[in-house]
Amino acid sequence: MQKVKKAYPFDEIEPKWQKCWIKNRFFKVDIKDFRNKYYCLVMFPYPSAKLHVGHGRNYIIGDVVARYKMMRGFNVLTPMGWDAFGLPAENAAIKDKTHPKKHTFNNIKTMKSQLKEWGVGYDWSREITSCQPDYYKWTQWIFLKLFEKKLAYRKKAFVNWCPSCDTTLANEQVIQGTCERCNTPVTQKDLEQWFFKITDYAERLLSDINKLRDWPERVKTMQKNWIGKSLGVNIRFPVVGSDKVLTCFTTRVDTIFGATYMVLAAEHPLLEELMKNVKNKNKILKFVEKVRNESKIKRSQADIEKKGIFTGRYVINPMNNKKIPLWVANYVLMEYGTGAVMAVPAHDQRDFEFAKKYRLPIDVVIVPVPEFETFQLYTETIFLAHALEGDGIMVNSGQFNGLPSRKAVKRIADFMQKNGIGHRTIQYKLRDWLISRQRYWGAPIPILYCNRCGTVPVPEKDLPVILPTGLKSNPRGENPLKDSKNFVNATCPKCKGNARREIDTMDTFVDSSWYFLRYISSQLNDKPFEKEDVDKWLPVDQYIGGVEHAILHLLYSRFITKVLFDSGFISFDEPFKNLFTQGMIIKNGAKMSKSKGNVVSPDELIKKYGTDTVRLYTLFMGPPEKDAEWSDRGVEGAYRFLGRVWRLVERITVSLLAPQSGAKQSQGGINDSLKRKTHQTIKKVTDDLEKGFHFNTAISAVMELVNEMYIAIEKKEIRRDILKEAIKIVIVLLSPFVPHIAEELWEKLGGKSSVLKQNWPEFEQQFLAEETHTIPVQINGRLRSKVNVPFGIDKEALKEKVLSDEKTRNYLKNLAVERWIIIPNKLVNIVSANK
RNA sequence: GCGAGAGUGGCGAAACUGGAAUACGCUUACGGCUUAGGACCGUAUGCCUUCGGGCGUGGGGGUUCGACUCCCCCCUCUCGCACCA
Repeated sequence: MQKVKKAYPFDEIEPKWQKCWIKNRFFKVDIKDFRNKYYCLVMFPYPSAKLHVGHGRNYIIGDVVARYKMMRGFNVLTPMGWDAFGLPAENAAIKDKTHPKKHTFNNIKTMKSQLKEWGVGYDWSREITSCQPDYYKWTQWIFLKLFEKKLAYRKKAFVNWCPSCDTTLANEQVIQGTCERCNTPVTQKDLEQWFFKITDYAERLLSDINKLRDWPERVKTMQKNWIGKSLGVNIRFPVVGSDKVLTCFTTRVDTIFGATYMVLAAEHPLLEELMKNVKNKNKILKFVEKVRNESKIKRSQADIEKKGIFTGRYVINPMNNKKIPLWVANYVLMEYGTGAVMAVPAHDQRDFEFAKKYRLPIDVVIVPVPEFETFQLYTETIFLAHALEGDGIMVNSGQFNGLPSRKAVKRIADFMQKNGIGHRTIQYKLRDWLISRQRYWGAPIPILYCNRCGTVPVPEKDLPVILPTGLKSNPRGENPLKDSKNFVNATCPKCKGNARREIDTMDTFVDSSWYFLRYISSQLNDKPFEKEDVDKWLPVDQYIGGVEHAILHLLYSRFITKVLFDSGFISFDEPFKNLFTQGMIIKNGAKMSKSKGNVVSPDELIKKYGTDTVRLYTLFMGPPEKDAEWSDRGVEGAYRFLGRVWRLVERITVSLLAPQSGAKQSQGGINDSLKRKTHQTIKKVTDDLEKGFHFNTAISAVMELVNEMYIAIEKKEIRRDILKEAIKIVIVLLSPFVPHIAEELWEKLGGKSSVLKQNWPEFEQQFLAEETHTIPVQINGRLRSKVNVPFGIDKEALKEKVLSDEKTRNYLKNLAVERWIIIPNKLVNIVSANK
């Protein structure tokens, strides 16, 4: 084995300081002391496997923020816990023939020691674990609160089913028709399930996005799109020869006169009734059956061939009383709108394709403005290549002819409202949150089914409904709770008769939708949290985590927060003030994962270079919000820099002891410039941290200062006090990034208490200004020379100086100066032409 | 298709409200120190060059004394959503 000479004894100092921080409880916070509070929260991890450097980025960023804020005098709360329920633990346990609980706690142990190795500081006294009864008791309590407010309800519905995970999924967990976890195509099942009525909050979840000023734009956009608000009109179409009316939603009422047929979704509830006396009934129903059985993934592909069948029935277009045919087709979704669509082939591409295929009429009712004059003549027989989806002028639309289509949207909607044809409405894409899971490793839903009393919530005093930990999941993943008589058989709290316990457990996203509240009062037994404290400490000042939670976790947490706010349990209605989403760490062009075999384990790196090196490189490799490729060379560079800092301190300590002659009073030159650089660096690093998460540039600024110190130290005339100030600043500025080496060097320099206890340095304006400086001289925008002039020199003197510059004069020989552009203290540009 | 973000040396990347493009780091080369070094210290490192200079921030145009930065058009990549009526 090759022997690597250590640049500094990181292996001795790192454990030393980690122990010290714990011993001195640097990260323990007194919750009653909320003055200057700062809640710094990193998304709590799912205890699945050993952490790799990609995970590390998350925690390191959080640690830097926490340490920096502490040095700025904030009372920083930085807690950690475990999102410990869930399918992967159960599946892993099945595979390893162990229990998910054991599996989970083993992982927690490993991960906890890894976090400690990274030197990431947390207030471990607030640790929470979502699979423990003292936590899930309150998850169940939240369920009961929602149940009381009728925001938790059970209904039979077509739900997303993952055949591989053997459970239902929320809409948010279906990614392009496949299961979020295992990529298995999701099927539909008609099941009785528990939902949270998040749709009641759609409008607030949408409009309050405006309150989230410091959230990444893309996360806000993703949430907006997910909520998917559309303004439109529900129009009533009477069915010919029936007393039924079919309502359909449209955002484009202006196209109503172009509606030449109507389409129903295969799942439409009136379909079967309408088919009763139709000739081709059997053929039609067979088609409907086929469409219903097609998997969601297949049906949701935009390029799937549109298929439909005429139902034999007609409806009346209420605006022009035209009789139009009623179809069923595979491209209409039951989940959105009303499951019935008025088809306007001239102005909707999907309808257009469908109409072409089945030779249905295509009536143009809006003509694009540029073509209006000529186009009008052709509208009867026009042969379109595609639908005209844009705005234009109304034609063939009765009394609305000649109006701009935008205006017609309002006029027609008004007309419909007045005449009872339709009414304005709002549609959201957001659906209710399906929260029941047919799996074992989750928080039991606190509900009982009594033959006499029906669905009965477990009384609050009986919480928690304990999840029996002695059960084994059977290999198919079926919920073993159903065979646990002790669990299932219960007494009805109302009538004391026999009752059956709900065996479904809650989606783990319910667990994580409120954990940030529990940290405040993690030990509390009789309440989920202390309102007084929670109101003081929340919203979270800085939330840090992966962008993969942009919709799921962040939307659910916002929802639960709003529900708790409405019930008066808390006094704020948004949980996270600022959100930072870090980029992934890539290796060999792919996201790190065990299956790809490109995982960089921190253990070896820490053994070889120490934690501080791993931290420094992670922060220096690029802007933290961007994905970044891991480079082993880069790690070495970080290690080299820390060695350089270490040796710098050694040299300075030695030189401080040696007698110094003459330099004491030395002014100007290197002393001034090092002093200036020191204060410039304070400014730069502080700005980088205050303005955002610019760790990479903050670190490079400190590197520059260190480089300058190496130059300065070679010079005899460097003053010790200036050198000493500089090195202290280097250490303090570096301490949030590389806390171990910073502590050690701080101590070496005679620091009495921890660097963490130091105040963040302030730069002094007076040292920033230079007496003289070099400014560029451009001729016609091209850099030609530079002149050294006193700072703040007036324009005339500057011109004179520039004109006396030999290089500049050479260039100007054959030119006539036309204009001077002088930006004070920045640049000179001489505009000139040939003589 | 819709939405968001991005395109700068051999590589990761800097550049604040338009004002010296490539800071900092990696890589590479050379020199020093060394028994030796893949350690350390130092110098150089965008491209072309007839050594005057010329060209350079995805491409093309524009505004400006001056554009990585602002405006218009186009190309490429990443991410998210996607038959949402």
